[in-house]
Order: sequence, then C-alpha cells, then structure tokens
Amino acid sequence: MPELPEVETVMRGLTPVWQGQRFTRVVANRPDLRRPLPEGLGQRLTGATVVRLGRRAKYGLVETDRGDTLIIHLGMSGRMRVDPGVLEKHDHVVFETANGRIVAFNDARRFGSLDLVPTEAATAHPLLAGIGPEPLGPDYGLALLTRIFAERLAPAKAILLDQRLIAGLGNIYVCEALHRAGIHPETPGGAVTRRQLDRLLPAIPAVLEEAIAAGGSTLRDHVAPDGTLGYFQKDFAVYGREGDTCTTCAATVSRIVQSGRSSFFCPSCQTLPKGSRKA
DNA sequence: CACGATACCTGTAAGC
DNA sequence: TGCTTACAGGTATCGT
Repeated sequence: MPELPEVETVMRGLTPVWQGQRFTRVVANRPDLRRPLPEGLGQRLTGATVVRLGRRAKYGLVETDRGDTLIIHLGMSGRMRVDPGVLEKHDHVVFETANGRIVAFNDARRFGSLDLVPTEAATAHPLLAGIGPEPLGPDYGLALLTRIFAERLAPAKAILLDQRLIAGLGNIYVCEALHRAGIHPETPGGAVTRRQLDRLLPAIPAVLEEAIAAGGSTLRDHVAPDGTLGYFQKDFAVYGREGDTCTTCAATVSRIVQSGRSSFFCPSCQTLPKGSRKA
C-alpha cells in the first residue's frame, strides 16, 4: 500500500508521539516479518531516545540518541496503530515510550520489514543504497525525467515504478501521474514526447503533495480517528475506477495488466505517440 | 543488462 | 451459506 505520501503521513503522525521520547519497552511478537527482525531489537531500542523522524522513498527512518536508526517499511499492508487499546492479530511489534504512548506495527501480509542500523550506515544500507532521487527533493527535475525515459524500451509505467530510477512512487500515484500527463502506460520510455514530459514534470509532485495534504487532513491531532496510521482515502482520477467515466473527458477508464499489476488509464486522454508501438 | 514472471502472506470481495 | 477465485497500495529473486 503505502507509497511515498502514506509513509510521509505516517512519519508526520508519529513525530508528536515519539519525538524526544525514550523507548521504555519494545516487544516483538514474532521473530520475523518479511525478513528476520534485527537481533535484540527490543534490548537495543529500550532506553534510547528518539531524536529525529524522517523518510526516504517508502522507508520511514527513526533516529535515536544511541546512534542507531530504525528503518521501517510498511510493505503492502503495514500500519502503525497509535494507542491501540487492545492488541490485535498482526500487531507484530509493540513500542512503548516514556510518555505512556503505545504504537503497534501491524502488518497482516508481512511484506513489511524493520531494521536497526548505525545511523551513519543507514544511507549505505542495502535497502536504501540504490534508490533514485526523491520526487519532492532538489534532484528532481526535467533533466532527471529525460534521463530515465530516454532510450528505454520499458513502458512508462514500469519506469516510474522502478525505485532505482525515481523514489517513492507506487501503483496508485504512477497511474494518476500518467493520467495527468496524458501518457499511455504502455508507451515505451524512449517514445514519450517532450510535450508529455513537460506535463509529467509538475504532475508527479502535484499528485504526491495533494495526497500528503489529504492524509494530513485525516490525521486530526496527528492520529487518525481509529488510531491507525497508514491508509487514507483520496479521490483518484483513474486508479480503481475501471468502467467509470474519466474525470477529464467522457471516455471510460480502462484496466490492463502490466508485469502482473493493474494499470488504470483513460484511453482517450492517454495516448501512444504517433508511430510508437506498445512496450 | 534489461525486462517479465513468480514468490512471499493474509484478508476481502465477488462469483458460483 | 459455503466454497473457490481473483485481487490488493511492494519488492527480492530468478528466469530469458
């Protein structure tokens, strides 16, 4: 699930709960998620104070005064439940802080992961080392888009999903950004026109920032009404709207499958450039 | 190297 | 109602 905006929202929601707080108890209820949990996670975190919370791509980062950084990935179904009251199935790791707050990492499918590494090694961590520029960061621009699309045969959809090329985009926001830019998801990267790139350039940060704003607005006092952080409702133009009317024109939204994943698009707004063939 | 297919795991909704 | 199937917002790995 969680793509860049959801992870950003989760970390912003956790900030007032954890910032400056000391972990008093951290309990893992199972030995692994997608991968084994770090050895001695509870012991290593207990007594440490959170100095900073942040995000890189779809990874949440929690830096402590012991020089360690907790790296959180929510996978497809991961959520942070704040002050959950009663623990539920799939509350795999439970964090208690000195302010009496409780946060449960809940992940039914266990595609998520947690790791704890020295802060100076965090950016070199295998999970983070190969990740491309942040679309809301200083290295994002037309030069980046031009570079990642140029001379590629892979479809535009696959290029934007590739975390090594650009960070944080997932299935929803790629579909939405391509729709705004008028790019058919099967357009080979190298066939995307300059005109389309000019539209994509503002479309990507716009869909992300609008989603962050929508997530933030669901966080009344920084925690969603049901105590969970990780999912929020947003109205999408094409994602999940197969068979419905396009929000921009009168056409019907289509769904195709590309490398095993659904792509939603408007066949009227999003066209293949003349002369190009589907990737 | 670049790309697509598959596996990982559980829950939910739709179809029969 | 029950059983079966398809699908879900991600990514690592293994083919071709």
